[in-house]
Formats: sequence, structure tokens, C-alpha cells
Amino acid sequence: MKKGKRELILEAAVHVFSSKGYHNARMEEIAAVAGIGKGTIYEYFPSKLQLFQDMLNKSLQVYYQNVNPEEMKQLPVEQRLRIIFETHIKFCRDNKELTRLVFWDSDVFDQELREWIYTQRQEKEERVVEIIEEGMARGELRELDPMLVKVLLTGSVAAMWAPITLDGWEIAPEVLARDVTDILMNGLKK
Amino acid sequence: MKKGKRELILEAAVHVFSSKGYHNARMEEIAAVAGIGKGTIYEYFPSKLQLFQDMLNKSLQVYYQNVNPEEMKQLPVEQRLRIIFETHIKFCRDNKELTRLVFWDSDVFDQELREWIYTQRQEKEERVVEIIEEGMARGELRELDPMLVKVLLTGSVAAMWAPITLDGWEIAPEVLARDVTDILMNGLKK
Amino acid sequence: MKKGKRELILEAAVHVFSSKGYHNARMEEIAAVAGIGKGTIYEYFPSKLQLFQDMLNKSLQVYYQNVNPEEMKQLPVEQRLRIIFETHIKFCRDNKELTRLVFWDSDVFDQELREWIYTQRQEKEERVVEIIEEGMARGELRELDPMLVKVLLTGSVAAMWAPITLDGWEIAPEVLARDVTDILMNGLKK
Amino acid sequence: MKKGKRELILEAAVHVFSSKGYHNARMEEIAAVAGIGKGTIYEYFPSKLQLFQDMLNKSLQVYYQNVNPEEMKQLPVEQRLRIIFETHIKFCRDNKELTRLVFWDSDVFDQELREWIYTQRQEKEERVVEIIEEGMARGELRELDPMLVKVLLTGSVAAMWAPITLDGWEIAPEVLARDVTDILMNGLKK
DNA sequence: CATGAATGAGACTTCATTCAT
DNA sequence: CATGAATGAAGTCTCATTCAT
Repeated sequence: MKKGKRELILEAAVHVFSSKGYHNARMEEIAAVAGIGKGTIYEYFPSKLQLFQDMLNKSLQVYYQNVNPEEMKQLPVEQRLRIIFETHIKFCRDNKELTRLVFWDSDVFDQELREWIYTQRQEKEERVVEIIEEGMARGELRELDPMLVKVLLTGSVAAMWAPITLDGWEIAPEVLARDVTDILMNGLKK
Repeated sequence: MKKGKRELILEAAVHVFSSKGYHNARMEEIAAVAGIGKGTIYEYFPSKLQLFQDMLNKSLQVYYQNVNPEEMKQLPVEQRLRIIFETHIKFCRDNKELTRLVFWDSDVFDQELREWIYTQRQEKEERVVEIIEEGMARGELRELDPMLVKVLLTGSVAAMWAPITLDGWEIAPEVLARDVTDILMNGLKK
Repeated sequence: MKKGKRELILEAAVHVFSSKGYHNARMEEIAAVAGIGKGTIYEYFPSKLQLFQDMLNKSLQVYYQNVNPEEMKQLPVEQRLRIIFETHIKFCRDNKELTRLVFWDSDVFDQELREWIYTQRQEKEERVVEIIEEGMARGELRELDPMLVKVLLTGSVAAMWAPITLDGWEIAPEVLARDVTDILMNGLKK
Repeated sequence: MKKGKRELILEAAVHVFSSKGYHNARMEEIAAVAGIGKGTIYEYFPSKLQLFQDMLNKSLQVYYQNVNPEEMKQLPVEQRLRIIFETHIKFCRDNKELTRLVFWDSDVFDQELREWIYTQRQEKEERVVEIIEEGMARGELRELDPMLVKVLLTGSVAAMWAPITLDGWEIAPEVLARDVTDILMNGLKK
């Protein structure tokens, strides 16, 4: 199964942008990694920036598709949070380089991309808020400022990223997700 | 009160680097913002990178001095965590540009600076772990994986940064710190 | 007959470096003289210094190849000296700009190049000494300090350069070589 | 006896220009060596180039004064040549750095200075030609092209410079001058 | 007179992008 | 379609020179 050139370039782009950062990445190296000529990239992408953003866009789409499964409306709050955590952790583990990039190299995000990312995130967080509010409505959660809870939850999600991606923390995603959910639900206090 | 040129340049550097990112910042603009000539910067800093790192170094020193007060050994765990949260939140609020920079532009950190940041962070986190372990020993906290708790706590701290810095979330640091501590200590569950 | 770009650049480099000196030569002008873009030079040479040294290196190789013919072992001393003079004079005449450069701009020679030049020169002078010693052994020459004679001979060779290159002294190389050899062999005295 | 500032600067200039070459010499370093402030140089010399040329001018004046004593008209050709050689060799030995500079860094000589040097040299060489022609008239020398002899003589003079200045050839000026004169007068041939 | 902090013109070099092959 | 040699805009940094003190 021969891969399309466009696909090839995007993969090389993930690799090179992730390891070098946007500004230190060279079009020539991306081409070399993709095993094609420098000029060929411009047959598929009009500029370095566009290549970067297309690559990011595609990768994030994969992320949000994974993190937002539709089929869990019925589950209790605790279990749904656990699933979100677990999916996130697995994604980070499987896409270390990419997640590193998203967090570090934001000075190249232009207005449009920034808004897209923002929208996607909002959407995801909206879902978290929904879960929380539903939990409160169902009486599964205490009455708290939903905004605050959302920040804390999404923040905790993000918190997992650094040790996994940068420090190489190896832990079973299922266990981690379960324990984090447990703490957030039941608190630290004895 | 006449400011030293070095100080002037560092301040301009915070502004420009923060708003443009390291790579898009131009020495000429930093000079313009500082109200001096281009060459003058080089009287005080040998290179763009060094200027960036000196600026960062100085700013982080301020941060860690604030976040690590020595005089709270006696307080109960809950209160100590609250103080850490509160200090962090206040710092983010007062140094929006800077915190944005620290989180985004890490591809210019050289080995030495990276290690310094890492060490500082480790030290701070070590302190958090101490608090946690002491809390467990005193029976104030449940018996949990300290590493996990540390990640969650420092992650939650970090989580505050984005909405405050990027989205302009306005909330009293005292209230936020109190509520976050409350949730982490007592959990979300009713 | 299409010339290679590298060749083209080297030729332009000889011209510009020779007329302006190393420090006053501008990469842009070399490019202009070569009829190419500024950046193209860097496709072939990594830096201005390297371009200078490669150019010099190549030119000197030509010189030493010419000045050291292998096929004259049998000839009497007088004739061999005359050949050396003649070859040198011709080279100076045909490479005025270059010889000017070699003599003037030595402050850019790095260690390696300096050593290469020194070695080459030593080798050439060694050959002169051999000729002299052989001349003494054969009884063709008076018994004199060979070092002194070598200095005088190589100096006389060098002395030809200035009037030819700078003052545009026009004289048939064969005549000049013959007369100089004659004086050195027979002295000025009547 | 306190030295004048101007004198001080000129001495520092010889030192620094000689060891670094014109382009790599920094005004700041010259000032430092002179033990004065950077700006002070400009109280005495309008520019770096002018400082360089004034320094050279002064040094060459000393040279030509030494090399052209007036009181030897009566002596025989051989002796007069010997005196010229000897004076030259001594000057080179005593002013190694300076002579190095004069020979190497000529790309900074502007038209005016170049002409001055040329004139001075012409004058000196004219004297050599006079000696030669007088020698021929008196019957002390063979009938030869005076131009050729001049080149050879002044070239031989110059030839002494390199081994003395660069290679540190140590030899008594008197001996060297005597032997060179001997060879030139009597030839190499047995 | 003396100073040295400040300046800015100008140099080298990089690298995204183009286009003839 | 694919290529990579060629390009030139733009950035960092140097250092002779100025001028307020």
C-alpha cells in the first residue's frame, strides 16, 4: 500500500517540527525525512506555516475524536470522567512528540488556528461542564462553581502530560485514570 | 528615579519576548521599546539568547522566592496548600506576559537553563511532596501514591494559569485558592 | 563551454579579493561580479573566509606546480636557476592580481593555510638549496653559506614581483631571467 | 619625563596594529594599551585610518633617515652598498612588528599614503641607482641595465626581512651585510 | 581636556520560496 | 508531477565614532 505524498509529508512534519520546534525546523529536513525533494512540499502545501498548521490540525482532530466518544451518555459521572482521563493519557503516551509541540511552540499559531484550537477546546470543556452539571443535577456531585470544576478537571488532565511526555513516567493509563478520578471525586482528606 | 539601562532592557525584553515569542522578537524592537539604540543592548548582553535567558532567570527567581515561603511549617496541610495556590495565582495574574512566555517558548532554553528550571521545579515539587507525606503521616490525608498526588497538585496549580493569563478570568485569588483546595481535599462527590 | 558555478565564483573571488583586499571585499560584490545571487555563493562555500582560502589554495597550487618542474635535474646550476626565475616571472605577469593578494592580505590566513603555504615554500626553497649545494659539490659555485644564498635567491625571485605587478614593468621574462641569473652568478664587479 | 598623549597613542598603535593587522585592531584596545580612554584618541587623530597612516608615516620617516646617511659619498661602491644593507637589516631586527605590518597590511593604504611611500622608496632607489651608475662610471661595476640592478639590489634588501622578522633568523647584521654584498659584487660562480 | 556609554550603519549569513529543467 | 539550484529579504551582531558629563 503506497502512501500518498501528502501523507508522507505530514508524517515527516510531525517528526521534524516536534523534535526541533517550528522555527528550528527546516523545510529541507522535512523533505529529506519524507524522502522527497524540497520543492515537492510546495506542490502540496503553500508555505511552511500552512504545513505546520495542517499537520497540527490533522493531529488534533484525531485527538478530539478519541477524547469525545459519543456512546457514554448513560454512564455515571465518575466513570465518564475516568474514560476521558484514560483516553487523554493514552493519547499523550502515543503521541509524545506531538503533544510536546502543541504545548511549546504556540508562537506560530496564527489567529485562525488559535481560534480553531480554542473552539475545539471549548467544545471539549463544554462537554466536561455538561457532565459536571448533570452530576450535580443527579445529586452525584456537590454543588460547586462549574467553571472552577471545569478548570480543575481540564487542568488535571493537562497535568498528566508533562511527566508522561517529558519525564517518561511509565504508568498504566487505566490505573492512573482510575486513581486520579478517585482523588478528584473523593478528595485527599481522610 | 533613574532606572539602570540594564533594568530597562530587561523590562523591554519581557514585553517583547512575551508578546512575540523568542523567534519573532527583534532586537531592534526591544531596543525601541527600551527607548535606546540597537547597539546598546550588546553593551549589557552578549547575545539575543543570553538576554532572553537572563530575563527569564531573573523573573523565575522572583517567582520561586514568592512561592516558597519558609515560615509555614507549622500550619495544617490544607492551609499550606492553599497558600501555595494563592501565591501562584497572584503571581500569574501579576505577570501574565511572563508566565505566557515561560510556558510557550521553551525551544530556546539551552541545556543549562533547562536544568536550572528543572531543578527549581523539582525543589518546589519536593516541597509539595513533603507536605503531602507529612499530611499522610499526621493522618490528615488518605494513603495515596505521593507521586500521583504531586502530579495532580502541581498540575492543578498549572491549570490555573491558562484561564487567568490567556482568557482573562478574573477571580479573587483568595477565593480561587480556597475553593480549589477545598475540592482537592474533600473531593467532588457529595 | 559552460563554466561551473564554483569555478565562476572562484574567478570572481580572485578579482574582487585582489583589488579590494580581504576585508574590504563584499560578498555581494563577488556575487555581482560572478553574475549570480548573493546566496548562491553559500551553496558552494560555507563562509567568506573559506572562499578566500579555497581560492588562494587553488591558485597557489597552480603556482607551485609551475615553478617546480621535475625534468631538469641534469642541467647545470646556472640554467636551472634561470628556469626558476623565468617561470616565476611569467606567473607573476600572468597573475598580477593574485600575487598582489598573496603578498598583502596575510592577516586572514588561518593556521592551517599558513602552514600549508609555509610547507610549500619550504619545499620550494629546499629545492633551491639542493641546487646550490649540488652546484658547490660540482664545483660550479663558490663555497658560501647555503642559507644565505637561499635567502638571497628566493628574495631576488620575490623582488621581481613588485615592479612587474605594481609598476607594470614590461620586460621579456626570458631576458629578465637571463640577466638576473647572470648577475647573481658573475657578480656586479667588473 | 612625561610622554605626550599623542606619542603614547602612536606607540600603542604600532603595537596593536602590528600584532593584529589594521582591520582586526580595535580602537578600544589601542586606547587600553595606551592607558587612556577610548574617546581621547579622537582628540589627537580624526579617524582610525588617519591614526594608522600617521603612525606609519612617522615610522617610515625614521627608517629613511637611518637608511640614507649623507656622509658616505666618498666611499667605494661596495662599501656604500654594505652600509645600506646593514642599516636595513638592523632596522628590521629592531622593528620587527612594524616591518611586518608594512609588508602585510597594505590594503589600507589610501592613495595619498601610497604615493608618499612610493615617493620615499623612489628617492631611496634613486640613490641606489646613482651609486650603481657612479660605480659603472668609475669602472668599479660591469656595464649592466641600471634598472635591473636596482631591482635586484632593493629586492635583496627586502629579502632579508622575511627570515629575520618572521622566522627569527639570528645573524649579526654586519656579517650578513658583508656576505650579501660580497655575493652581489663577486657573483656565485667560482 | 578626558572619558566611555550610546549609537547605527553595514557586514555576514540563513533559509523559505521559486522556477527552469 | 518532481526536483534542487538559485535567490534575496531579513536578522543578528560589530565596532568606529560621537557627545554629554
